[in-house]
Amino acid sequence: MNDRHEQWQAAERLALTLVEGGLQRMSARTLAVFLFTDQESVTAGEIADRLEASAGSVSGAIKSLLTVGLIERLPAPGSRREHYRLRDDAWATLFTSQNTVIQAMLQAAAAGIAATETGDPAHQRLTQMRAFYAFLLGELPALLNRWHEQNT
Amino acid sequence: MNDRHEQWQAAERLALTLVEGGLQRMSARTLAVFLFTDQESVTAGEIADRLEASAGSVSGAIKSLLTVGLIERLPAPGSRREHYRLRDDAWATLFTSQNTVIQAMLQAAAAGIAATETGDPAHQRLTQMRAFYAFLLGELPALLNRWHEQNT
DNA sequence: CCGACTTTTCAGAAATTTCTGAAGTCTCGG
DNA sequence: CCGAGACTTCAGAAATTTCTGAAAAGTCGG
Repeated sequence: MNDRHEQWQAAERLALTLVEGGLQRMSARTLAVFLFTDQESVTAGEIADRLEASAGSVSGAIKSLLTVGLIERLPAPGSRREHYRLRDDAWATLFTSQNTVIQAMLQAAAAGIAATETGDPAHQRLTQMRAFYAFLLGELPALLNRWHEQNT
Repeated sequence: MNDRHEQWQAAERLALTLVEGGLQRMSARTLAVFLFTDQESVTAGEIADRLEASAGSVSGAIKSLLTVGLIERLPAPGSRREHYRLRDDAWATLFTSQNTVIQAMLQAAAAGIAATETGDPAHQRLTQMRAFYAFLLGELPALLNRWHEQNT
């Protein structure tokens, strides 16, 4: 038990869950490597070896993980290769990035409201939709604050 | 302004946003029809006409929307066709269904923790991950309660 | 029960997403 | 500056997802 093989399995399963959560396949697998590695930081080449994937697809995955702020590039410790690691607030960041969708929903509802007449059934439904997403958007900052406090 | 064409555009845009949020394309478009229709309820045939899609794909979309609880089948008002409509608590339901992902993350983290040795860097990272999702899962019921109260 | 109409199912087609491999670019040590 | 190694880009291949169309099944009024 607790051997390398079991860890690899757990990592791949976690990656599949991340895909459920909206990440692209290779980004998810790459993130799983960052979670499960023994080392403080990893290089693109190490990830490619670990996943048996091409350097190209790993490069793309790293780029997107950097963009959403889940990993960070480390000040190079003299090596020629770039080192990356999971950021401390990665999970809160991932959650927040999904809230972009909430904002988009809010705007979509507002657009629908503008396109319908008051009193229209559609108008009413869209108003309810907007109310819900407005509520959510208002609550989430406080939620994340509570997390950061509790996690100090 | 506020004509049919503008509404159709808003509906299709909203559908694209729903796709961002994780729904399948046809399910999203179908849901948009439920939102934007003038009528109290709609039939599968009407949806197919509106979307210019096959009866088959509409049937599949309706099935999945029923499964997640976003729409409901109405007690048939004497007609031969099945009537459906958006459920009142559709948006809260949609949000809740996404929380399934949170639970899956929690379990994936736990599995990883079990597969690594205490003190391992990976063990620590996974523990942080689990803490975050456990926190989220704990907060969400209260969040939805606040919504239901405010929305009474 | 029958017949007309609607819905469901499912195999295959179409479209989209995702990955690879190779060429090009960049960086750093020497 | 040059050469070696590492990273990035991108066109095309591969895999997956999604949609359609036709056949089967179900349902209701008569």
